[in-house]
Amino acid sequence: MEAIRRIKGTQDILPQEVGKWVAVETKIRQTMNTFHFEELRTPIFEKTELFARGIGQLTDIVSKEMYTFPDRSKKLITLKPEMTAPIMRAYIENKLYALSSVTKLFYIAPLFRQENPQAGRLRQFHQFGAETLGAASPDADVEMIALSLAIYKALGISGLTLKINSVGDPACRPAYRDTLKNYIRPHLNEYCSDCQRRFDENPMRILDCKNETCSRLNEEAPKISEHLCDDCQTHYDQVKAQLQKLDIPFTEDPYLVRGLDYYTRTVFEITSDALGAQNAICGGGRYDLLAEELGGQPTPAVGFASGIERMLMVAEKQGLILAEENRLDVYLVAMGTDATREIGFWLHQLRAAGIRTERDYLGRSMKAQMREANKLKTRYVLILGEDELNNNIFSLKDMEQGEQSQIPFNELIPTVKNLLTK
RNA sequence: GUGGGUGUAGCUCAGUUGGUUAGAGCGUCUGGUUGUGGCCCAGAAGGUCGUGGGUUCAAAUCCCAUCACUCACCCCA
Repeated sequence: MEAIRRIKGTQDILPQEVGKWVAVETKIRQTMNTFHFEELRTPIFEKTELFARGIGQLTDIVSKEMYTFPDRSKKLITLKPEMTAPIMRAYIENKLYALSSVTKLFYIAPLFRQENPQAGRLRQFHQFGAETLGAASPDADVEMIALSLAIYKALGISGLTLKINSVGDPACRPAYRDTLKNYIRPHLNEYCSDCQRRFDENPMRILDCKNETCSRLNEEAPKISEHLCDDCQTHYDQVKAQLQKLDIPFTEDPYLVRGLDYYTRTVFEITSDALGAQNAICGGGRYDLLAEELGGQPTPAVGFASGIERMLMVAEKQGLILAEENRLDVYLVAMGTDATREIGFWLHQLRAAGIRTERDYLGRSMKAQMREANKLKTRYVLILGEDELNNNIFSLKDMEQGEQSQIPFNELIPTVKNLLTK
């Protein structure tokens, strides 16, 4: 019989790594809380239409990467490939705008995209992120950047690069797009085939093409930052001024263009050189047009998303210890059938007292039980044999010191508890 | 979708120009005298050599196909 394997691009998070995940999730929640963001959990799947409308039909995510299938009633549903659209949907559907004029939400969630896996890219992956809905202020943009950086700092991750740009808004982007196309058009046949395709679909993407020829041609290309309307320019200037005030280093990247249709004005990305080709651990920006797109009232919004697997890769590379090893407090060693009959009772008492305790279930020799206790890095071993049974005592061995003492049955729990608090 | 790389024990890997019962280290298990872990010593278990064909007296080794994993492109976290 052939063993069934997991689906390509998915991962089992094994017991020895779960501690890391829990520690990271805890740190994220703590920092989010400090910044006064509240957690929102949405379903794992949504109507396909939500993403088609929210993210944009022409994006790669929607056109070729979504896990979409009909349910039993033939309605198309999609495993969520990103969180911004579901958050916005929940905000509108639950009328969260009625609770307060600014809504600050965060999430930690598994997401799904049917791409070919590679380093730092999975089909089921995890992101945490935050969204501020209802605030148009550039300070809200800066808060997002500060928040994501605070989380990395709390985890001890360093060596990150923050890149920012502005992609304009409906007042200035269409004109810029034409200017850009006019510049490119005479050279279009010199660009790579991907760029020639992008020319009609999404010309701004041509700017961040990694192809050498293309990037050389792009050097002379008009930059959006030089073609912003007054409002966008002011917004962008204020973001930069505030970042400087907060002493957050950044580099302006005129070629930074986020892939999703809904972005307006500020976009940013945080990268690490500890990663492979997929070097972004965080991406975000402003999306003032999404709420209307999803049938809500116009609502200015800004957010970011960060890949947890990629973040863990960076942490790993930097040798960070995110979670302490969970050691066993007590291992109960029993010798002989009489003692073996009794230790179930003591196991129960110790655990009821909150002491992390294990025993042997295989009827193994004392030596084997001691080896097991050692392997589990147990702090104390309690030995119950014939002698102990006859005298109503346990022999207690300190596995670090190697010293052994005796404890009467009726003093066992308080004595062990006392030892463990030291 | 496209391209490169890799598939031998639970893990990391050896395996010569094709040539006996396919090896090592680590890990696991059991011992090293009556009831004691870590170091050391001894032993054991564990392999359809990814899978299916082909060439050959003989294939882990050569050829073809296929699958899986992996890295990269596109794109993104």
